[in-house]
Amino acid sequence: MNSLPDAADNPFLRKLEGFTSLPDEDRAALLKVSENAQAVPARTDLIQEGDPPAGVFLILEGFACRYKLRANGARQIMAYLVPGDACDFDVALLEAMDHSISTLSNCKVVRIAPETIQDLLQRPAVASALRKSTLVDEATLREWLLNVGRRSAVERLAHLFCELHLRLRAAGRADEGRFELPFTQPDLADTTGMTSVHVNRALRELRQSRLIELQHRHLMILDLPRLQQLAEFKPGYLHLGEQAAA
Amino acid sequence: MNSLPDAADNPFLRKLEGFTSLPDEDRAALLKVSENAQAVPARTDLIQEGDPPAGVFLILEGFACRYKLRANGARQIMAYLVPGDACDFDVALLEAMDHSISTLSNCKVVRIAPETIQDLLQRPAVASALRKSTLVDEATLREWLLNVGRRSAVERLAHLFCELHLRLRAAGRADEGRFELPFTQPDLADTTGMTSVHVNRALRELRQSRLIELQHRHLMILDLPRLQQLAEFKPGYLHLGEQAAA
DNA sequence: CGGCCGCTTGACTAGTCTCAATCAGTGTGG
DNA sequence: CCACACTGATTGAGACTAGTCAAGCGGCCG
Repeated sequence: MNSLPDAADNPFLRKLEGFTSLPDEDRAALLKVSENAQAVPARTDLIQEGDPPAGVFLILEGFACRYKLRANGARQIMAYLVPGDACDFDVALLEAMDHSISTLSNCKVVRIAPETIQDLLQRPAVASALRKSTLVDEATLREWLLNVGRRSAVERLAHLFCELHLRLRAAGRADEGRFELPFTQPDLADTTGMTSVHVNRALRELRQSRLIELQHRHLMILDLPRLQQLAEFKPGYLHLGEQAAA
Repeated sequence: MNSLPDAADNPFLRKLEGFTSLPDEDRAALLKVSENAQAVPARTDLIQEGDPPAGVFLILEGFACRYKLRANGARQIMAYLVPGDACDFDVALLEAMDHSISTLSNCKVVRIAPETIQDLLQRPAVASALRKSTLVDEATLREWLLNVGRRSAVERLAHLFCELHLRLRAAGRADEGRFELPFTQPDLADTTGMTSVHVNRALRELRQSRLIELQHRHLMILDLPRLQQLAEFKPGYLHLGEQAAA
């Protein structure tokens, strides 16, 4: 399918090609970007609220998140960054980060330098795909707000798992409804606006309903149709196009 | 300050100039866009989830919102559009809307045609301001998620009012802590992930604490410092720069 | 080996929702 | 112009979801 080596394994390229077909030279440029990957251990801040933006972070392996802390220590996770995801390419327009970004698991991360960002944005196909990606990030944020605001505890987790399933499958990181899920229950709680105790009970309910299995940091969806129905999951907001079928 | 007539009254121009200074011809182009405003009555959908994007909607007067409905009729409002706000200029990249947009009050709305969008995006200063605006929209969405996920009922409303106060002041629609707030309590409930009954009780608490007054569809903030402290409101995410002071 | 963190469960509490009733305001049709 | 209907605001009572506190257990790291 791809004329360049490694292309099939590069989640960033894979993601952008899901939005727009790219000329070979754009593909090459994107692959080149991924060369300087660095290993970052779990639970490490890549950048903190208040810092000036430091280029763009691109996740090649592992899970990261955007989050904010309250003065009382409460944390809200506002987005997951899975392989292929990056922060917005326009962040440099702002003077200070309004949230922090942290790894949740061990990651391979690229920090894209401002010059490289400019180069990529001058490629029309890449720029278009990145703008589309921004729209999807925003749509996902809206869906999370609906999730926390208007769904019950069990529904929230079910919806989150449905979303992760699709996103990770699109990134080539899931098969047959099974994927790595290295989040702790406190992580899930801070994502869904609950306490870890209540996450634990809601997970038990999902397990006992034979909808999922969760062990050894891996999630297995046992009955996807029923899980989607429970969560009222409609994948349109991810704008994955025909990928969403299957 | 402005060399063009009406410029001070045009909230869209005012908003973009808050982000970036614009050459006169860009200002003229933006003012021209605002000429075709249409009156839209309250509670009218401008576009619905599933529809193909129909240009860009720009609000010149009144309040609109983005929202989604669940099958059981529950509604979650994901953003307010106040005078000067528009939907993302890149929406046309997507095939279908993933949410609906509706007026909350009587509005003056412009629907910007695709050709005009292209013209505006080719002006570097305007394009830059619009990208910054998109970043702020996303940051606001994240703050709302924190609000619903990790703040109590009273804190949520207090935070919402602090945000609206700044946004409306930046749009020239608030003075001395007083501004029009034509939302019903069910509207506020669907914004903050509560029921209208509970909104009512939380509002009473804010009133009894002498923090706000809310009557005749107008909100008066009686003690802004205390309200901000209660809400733990930090305006950085709105990226209003020096405007945020005062 | 010790300590910390995460997972799990139970008992109790608190915040929020549901149901219900009343009242006010607004718009409509006769 | 008035009667009626509908929606929103307000309040109370009771139910239920989710949070808090606490304890025991197991795994991982220094």
